[in-house]
Parts: sequence; structure tokens; C-alpha cells
Amino acid sequence: MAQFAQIIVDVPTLQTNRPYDYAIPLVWQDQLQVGIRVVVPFGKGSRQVQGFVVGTSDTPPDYAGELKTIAQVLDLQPVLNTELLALAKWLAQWTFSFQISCMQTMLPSMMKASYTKKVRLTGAATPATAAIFNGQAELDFADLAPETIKQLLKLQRQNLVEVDYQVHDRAKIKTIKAIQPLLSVAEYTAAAAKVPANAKRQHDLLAYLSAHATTTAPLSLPQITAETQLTLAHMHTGADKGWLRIVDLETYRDPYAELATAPRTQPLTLTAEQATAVEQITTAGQQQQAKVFLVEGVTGSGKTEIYLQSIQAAIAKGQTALMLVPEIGLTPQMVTRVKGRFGAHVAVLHSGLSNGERYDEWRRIERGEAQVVVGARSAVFAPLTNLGLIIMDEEHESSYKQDDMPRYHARDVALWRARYHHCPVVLGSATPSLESRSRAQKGVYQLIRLKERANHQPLPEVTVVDMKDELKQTKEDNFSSLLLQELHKRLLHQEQSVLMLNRRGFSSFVMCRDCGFVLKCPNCDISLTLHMDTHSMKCHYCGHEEAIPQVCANCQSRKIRYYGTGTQKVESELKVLLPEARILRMDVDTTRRKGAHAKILRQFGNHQADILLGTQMIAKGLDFPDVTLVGVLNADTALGLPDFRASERTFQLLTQVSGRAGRADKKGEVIVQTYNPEHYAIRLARHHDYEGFYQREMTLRHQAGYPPYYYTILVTASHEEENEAAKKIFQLMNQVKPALSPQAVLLGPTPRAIARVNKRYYYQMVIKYKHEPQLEKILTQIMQENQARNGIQISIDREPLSFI
DNA sequence: AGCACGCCGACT
DNA sequence: GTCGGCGTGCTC
Repeated sequence: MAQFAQIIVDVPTLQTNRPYDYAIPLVWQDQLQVGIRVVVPFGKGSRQVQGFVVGTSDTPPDYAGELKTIAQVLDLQPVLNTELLALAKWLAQWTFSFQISCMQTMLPSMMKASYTKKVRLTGAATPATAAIFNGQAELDFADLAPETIKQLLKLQRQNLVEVDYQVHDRAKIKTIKAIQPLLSVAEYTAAAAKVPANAKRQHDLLAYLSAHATTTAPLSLPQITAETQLTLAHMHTGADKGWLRIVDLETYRDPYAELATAPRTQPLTLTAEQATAVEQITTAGQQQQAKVFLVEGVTGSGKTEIYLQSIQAAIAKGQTALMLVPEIGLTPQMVTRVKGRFGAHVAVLHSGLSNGERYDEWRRIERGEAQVVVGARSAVFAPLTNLGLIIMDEEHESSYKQDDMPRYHARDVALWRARYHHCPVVLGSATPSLESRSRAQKGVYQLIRLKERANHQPLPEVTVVDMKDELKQTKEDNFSSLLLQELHKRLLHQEQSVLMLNRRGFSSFVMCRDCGFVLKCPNCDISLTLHMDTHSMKCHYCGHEEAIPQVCANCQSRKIRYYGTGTQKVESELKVLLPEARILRMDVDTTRRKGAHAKILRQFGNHQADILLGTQMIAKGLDFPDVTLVGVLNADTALGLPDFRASERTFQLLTQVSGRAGRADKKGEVIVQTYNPEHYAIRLARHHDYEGFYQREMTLRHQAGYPPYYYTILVTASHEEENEAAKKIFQLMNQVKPALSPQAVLLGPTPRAIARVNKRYYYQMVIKYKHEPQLEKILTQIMQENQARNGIQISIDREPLSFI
């Protein structure tokens, strides 16, 4: 019988990044399990904090002080199983973050505690307290001015007021009202005889109860109301008379309810290539091998069908499957496809769900009611047991890496879980990341190349237009004559077009034509972006917003002009050039509202528009049969960025967007406008030549010493004072350098490209290495020693996706 | 994170 | 003298 528990507390600092010992209250001694959430007193004031039980024991721990006792138990069943607890521990070490942060990212956000700090009077009010409390019994610290807090702390020392911490579990199970008939048919008939004839509703109720008297399961009230117009009020009457009992029935918020009952789709006939792929994957599953497959296949080569049939095989063995999709690729089309095949066995997790919906999907998985999980990055932590297969579609996508604590890559987590479960992993992409492709080269992963398209359609023709020439002929900077001509043709034939504006490394800003002054963010080292929809200037880093200036702040000139290109500007240009075209715009501004993304896609799918104009987000995962033209307005804006992955990103984007053209029986055409037609990323994308790009890019990465030839770690120090941040990063460099072998390379320290964000200055250094046994230890130690003190913040990012 | 302890300057 | 500034260390 366990009397003591080891608990990880919700205090995200490195000094508390270890289990603390607590006594288990007597009533819980034989029930408290590892993985359960609790509330414990912690620290000097014994404030209440949430914690996770990570161990129990019946021998007193080796702790000299006096043990505190667990205050509350929040769960009846563990919310983290032994696998996920072990994963949290590993992930914290791997990403140099805290175990508690890892545990919290694994769970739906509703299960993270919220805290309130309240003040109350201890006895009779004094003049001083009366002024502050103003008749209220208690006050919330969050609503109080710093001045008032100061006074209250003074009063606390005189024991006139007390401070109280409260933990709130936000996880709420949704219930609906239901009724349970209590009597037999004969008894209901007898009861009806006593009810006055004019009490019509009561007779209706008795008739209903009588008809359902033999039902044992509770009857859902919303359903009864829909059928009979009997409401909760009538049920209360019935309950008072002892006819029925009202119960709360646990239910799920299911955003895809209508899909669960949709007719199932049947597996498609596989091509020889697809069949071999499925065969290899399922064999690895059968043999319980944690083998990693890299499926490299162009758009339309039928990767999704390979995924679905491999999942099918895993389910047939009684196992579960996890399918990861980039956030942006988790379109209603994809969900429909998976739900269509596996119906109610599928749970979906993505950021578009409300917190409640996400919590409910999570509970369905946790209870084993869903065997297939489809979801974005954090779905990699789905509490599936007996996992038989993990799929990661579009494995090169940058959204798989989380950019705040814990800075994990879903691929690393997927590989860890596969090793734990001895199950295969399938990484799929038309343009694999160089990291994965080179591992396949070395035989670490098994490469499966799909060379033909499942529909035997040729890949679309890609035409590259040199905008340098174009600019000499016309004054339009966004549309070449070829693109306009082709758009026109599509309008005549009633076919659809997709236009992509590459926004990476690009923004609209406001500049004074007289003095060249550019309006910048007061908090960050970056120019403000013009937003015509809100008529304001916004900072994309900290969210600062201000009015569009009429007069130059520097020279008072009125000659202020807009520069740069946004989707809004392109849209208005297009309206002038092609007045008859119906245009749908899709970008961060038009898709901010929940469901807006899906709505725009649905409208376009229903032919409510001729042209879909958007940013990167239109490049991925969409499948519209009547799109025969794809135009890329500016292919190369990202190439100018000082980022070693710029070429890779450009190649991936162009390849992906090209795949949007001509997917059904119609031939597709792609027009790419660029100022760098000779650049290899654009040249090779034009020929759909991933392998050629891979060879070329690997040579360059080798010469420059970049991943995948080196591992990289980015260390950043920030402070409100620029020289404090700089001082710290140099100190860290001196600490790291002696531990490194001569083979390792240290880049920097340098100020970050955008050196100031949110009133803080950032300095960074990059460590490039192949094999450094000491490095892990030194970096962990650096994190230990440099807790957020003196306003310095340190962050360590393993394998950052970008150095800028 | 939040709290106590402890050491310094400037105030009733 | 003491109030309160913040640098340092600890929380089972």
C-alpha cells in the first residue's frame, strides 16, 4: 500500500524540474496511481499547485524535512500512461525544457490548471481595509492595481487580510439531461388514470414513458424534446411524481458528427508500386519492427491510399494507428477521406477545434473508442495504446516543429514512440526534407519511391516567366502578359485558376517619398505592415497596432507611399485587369475566424469563384478537379533571405503548388513568375526533378557545412538592455567552447536578424557538430545555471528550422 | 513562479 | 534607528 508519492509540480523552472515527495492521504492510499493529476501545497506559503504523480512507494523517502500531504486528487484514472510519462522525461532532456511543460503539451489545454490569487479579510474591517474592499468579501489579485497590492501586502503582515491560492481544473465533461423511466407499463397506466384529463402534457409524458418503460439506457432529453415537445419542465413534474429520474448523461462534443454516419468508402485498387509499398509497411508491422519508411512520391502518386490501407492492416490486427498531417494540410477533404474509410473509429485533433471539442476527442482516444487518430503536430502525443503504425504526411513541413517550449519536432517524437511500440513509421512527401532523404540514402530509413501517378496523368507543364524581361515591356509588376492571357482563357472556358503570392520575406510597408522614413514598431526592430482591412499598421511580431500615418513622422511631408505587395493589393489590381472574374482571397486576414478556411475552400469547390488568390496556405493538400491553371506571382522572394534552407523551401513550395493543377481528367498548366529563372531551385522545380534537386542541394550543404552534414543547436540570450544580452551570449560562448572538439564549429555570437522583439534584444550563436559527447551535458548545465534571473532569458533550440 | 532571507541606502 | 529596494536560494 503506497503511502508516499513522487510528484512533478507545475512550477516551470529548472530548479523544480524533478519529482518532489508527498504523503498520500489515507483515503487515497490504495487508489492513487502514477499519471494522475493532483493538487499539492508547494513552497513557503504552501500555495496550491497542480502536479502529476510520477511514482509511488511505501517506504518513507530520504528527505530530512517534513513531508507535506497531497491536498486534492483530480483524476480517477491516470491521464498519462507509463509510455507518455517516460516520453515526457526523455523529451524534456532532448529539448532542454521542463518535464511539466512536456506533460502539459501532451494533454488537452483544458487539463492545465488555472490559478487564482484571492485576498480576504481575516476579521472585522478596519478603516484601511474598508477603503480597499469597499464592501466586497474577497478580491482577485488579477484585477488589482500594483498600488493596491502593495497596501494589501502590508495589511497581510499585520494579519488583517489573508491570501489564498486556488487551483481550478478547467476540464469539464459536457453532459446532456436524460431521463430514466422508473415504473412499469401497468403502473404508468394507473398513474394516467389519476391525472386530470386537461393536463395534456402530463398524459403525453406518461404515454411516452409507458412506451419506453422497458428501456434500460437513459433517454436523451434533447431527442425527446425534438420528437414530442416535452421539455425539462415537464420532466421535473414527472420526477416529482416519482415517474422518472433525471440524470446527467456524459456526451462528446463531436465536430464531425455528420461524417461518422456517412457511407464508408472501399479501398481502391492499388498500382503495383503502391501494393509493394503497403506490403513492405505491413510486413514490418507484422514483424514488430520499428522500421522507418520514407515514401517519396509526386502529387497524385497515391500516397494517401497507401496510408489508408496500411492503417487498415494495423487495425485488422487489433492495433491502433496515428496519422500526422501538417496543420494546414488537415483540410476537411482529408478528414472526410479518413473518416470515410474508418468511420467512427477516427478521432481528429487540430487547432481549429474548440478546447472542449479537443478534450472530448482526447477522451475518446484515451478510452480506446477511437483506433485511428488524425491530427496536427501535438496529435503525436495521442494516448493510443497498442500502437501499430505511425504515419507522417508531408514530413518536410515546418509546422511539425514547435517554436516555443518545448521546442520539439513531431518527427523525433514519432520515432521515439515507434521504438517504444516496435511499430513502423511512414514518412511521406513529394519533396522530403534533406535530413530524411539523406538518412534513406544511408540506409537508416528505407526509401520507397513512387515514380508514376496513380491516375497516369502527366505532371503539369511548368512555364517560367522572367519578370526582368517582362518589366521592360509592361508597367505591371505583378502580372506577366502570359499569365494574364492564360487567366483570360480559363475564364472563357469556365475553368478555375489558383494564384499564389509568396509572402515569405515580403511585406507591405509605408515609406516617406521625401526622406525615406519607414514606420517601425516601437517595441520591435521591424517595420510595421500595412493592413487595409483594419486600416491600420500592425507589427507581425508583437501585435502592436497603430493608425496609418498621414504625415511623415520624420520630416512632416505628406508624400507617404505604400510599398510591397500583399494579397489585397493584388486582388484590387486583378479586379481592374479582369473585371469579369470572381475572385476569392485566402490569407491570414480572411481565414482568422474559425471555419473561415474551410468555408473559402467550399465556395471555391462549388465554383462560386473563378480565381483563388492566396498565400502559401493554398499550396497544400487542396484537390480541385477543375483547376487547370496555377500561377505563382513571385517565386523567389524567399531566395533572398539569408537562410540556408531558402532553396529547399522554394523548391518545395513550387513543387507543391504545381501539384494543384490538373488533377482529374483535365491537363494542368503552371506559370511561375520570377526574377531568378536560372536559379537551380526554380529550374529543377520546373522539371519536377526532386532527385536532381536533392543531389545539387546536398553538394552545397556539404560545401557550406550545413545540415544534414552537421547537427545544429541554436542558443539565444535576450534582455531588455542590448549590452546585457550581448555580454551573456559571449559568456555562454566561453563556457561552451572549451567543451567542444576541434571538429565542431561555432557561428557567432551575433545579434539576431530582428534584434529587438517585444522590447527585448536577442543575441544568438549556432553550434554545428557531428559528434560531441560533452555538448548535451554542458547545455543542460547552462540551462540549470542560467535560470530567468536578472532579466536574462536563455533559450536552446535543437535543430532550428531557421537561424534568422 | 513566489516567497523569505539578507544586505544596503534614505527616510518618519 | 526602520522601511523597503532587490539579489540569492529554496520549495518535498
